[in-house]
Amino acid sequence: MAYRKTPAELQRLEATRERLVARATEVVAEVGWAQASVTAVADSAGIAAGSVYQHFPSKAALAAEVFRRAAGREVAVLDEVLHGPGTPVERIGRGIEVFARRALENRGLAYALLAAPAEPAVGAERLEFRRRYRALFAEVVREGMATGLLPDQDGEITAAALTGAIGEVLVDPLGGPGADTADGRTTDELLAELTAMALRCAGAPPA
Amino acid sequence: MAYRKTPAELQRLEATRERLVARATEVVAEVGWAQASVTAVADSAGIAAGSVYQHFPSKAALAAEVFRRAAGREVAVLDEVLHGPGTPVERIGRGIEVFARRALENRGLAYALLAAPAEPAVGAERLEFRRRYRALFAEVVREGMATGLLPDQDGEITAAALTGAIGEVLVDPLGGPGADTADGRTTDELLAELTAMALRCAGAPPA
DNA sequence: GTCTATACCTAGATAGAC
DNA sequence: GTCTATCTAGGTATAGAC
Repeated sequence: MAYRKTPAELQRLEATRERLVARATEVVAEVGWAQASVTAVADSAGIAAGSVYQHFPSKAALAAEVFRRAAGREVAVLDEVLHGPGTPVERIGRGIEVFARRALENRGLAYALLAAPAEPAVGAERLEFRRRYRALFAEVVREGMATGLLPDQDGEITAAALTGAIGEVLVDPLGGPGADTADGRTTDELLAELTAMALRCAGAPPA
Repeated sequence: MAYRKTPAELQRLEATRERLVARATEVVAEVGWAQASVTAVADSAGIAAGSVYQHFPSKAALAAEVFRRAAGREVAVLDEVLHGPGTPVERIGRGIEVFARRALENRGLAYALLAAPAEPAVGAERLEFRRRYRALFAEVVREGMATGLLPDQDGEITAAALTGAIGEVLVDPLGGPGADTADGRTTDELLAELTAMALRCAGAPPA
């Protein structure tokens, strides 16, 4: 009996866990949290339902991990764009566009992260990540006020409005069929309107 | 055997049904959809769990009715304000303020209507009512554009942003304890910032 | 029409063989 | 470590007495 697991063992264990998270993410993106039962997820990952509990203490823990991973990627992307080059106003516009475009490219996952009914553990994570989105936007809004590009305002409120607006605008297209947005509008037109609205919302003068 | 129920019988039956809906609404506002089991709701209404099925064919049907009643009241109030006196810009401001104030006055219910995890039947109703809110705001935004008070824009997008923004701004205060908003801010200050943001969002020139 | 009691189902979690 | 089989809890819905 070895006192500790061999590196190969650890690696295989870790690989299984990673595959489990990855496949669970796909299942959630496809059928939503409610339908993503332990059995369905385990089947998708090619292991037995019981084996899930070798990697996570509960379904809620797995769900929370799935959410954190996926949402974390979006926060990282948004963070990079909002801290990139350009004026605060330009960065806000690009941040909205990148965020929305990514959501439209992976609608199922975006809907799961933004709006889909979920168990309390996931709901708590969602609130936390919405706070992070808000904090990122709020920072840039305040930067814009400091440099005189944006009028005086409550950065937190504006940031909340931006994240809420993105979510609301996207949810309908997200919920709809597969093709383009609800009506005949193209994705690019939708994004253009969305960024224009966001800049108005922050009080940036029209282009 | 009577061929039809007497008026008194009908009235008592209707009264029980109404009480059931009313108490179910309270339960949902207090503990959320997930915890509002048939048993809990029936207990609150003072009837047995099985008797619920004399009034509604399923739990989902009862939940949908609860949602429709409550959300319908909010739509009616918003509709009245948005079609009331004043310029389109003034009406948008008042609409936001009334909507938000009512939500803050009945936080539990507002959270249930706007954001709380819910079964699919309720989720569908929620989407439908969000569309109605949007349609109301969109109409006034277009009116504002027609009268030259608001710049050219996609009314639907702006309306979606307004409803999303309200929801996002309110959810945090709604989720929190009971007192005032998250930080030391008073309700009135929050409402003032919210309406200011909404008017910027629609492109109304600053006061 | 309402109650009590219960059937039944779903889904999370566990036990023990391999 | 993973599987199969099973246990259990919670909750919807139904049956039959009153």
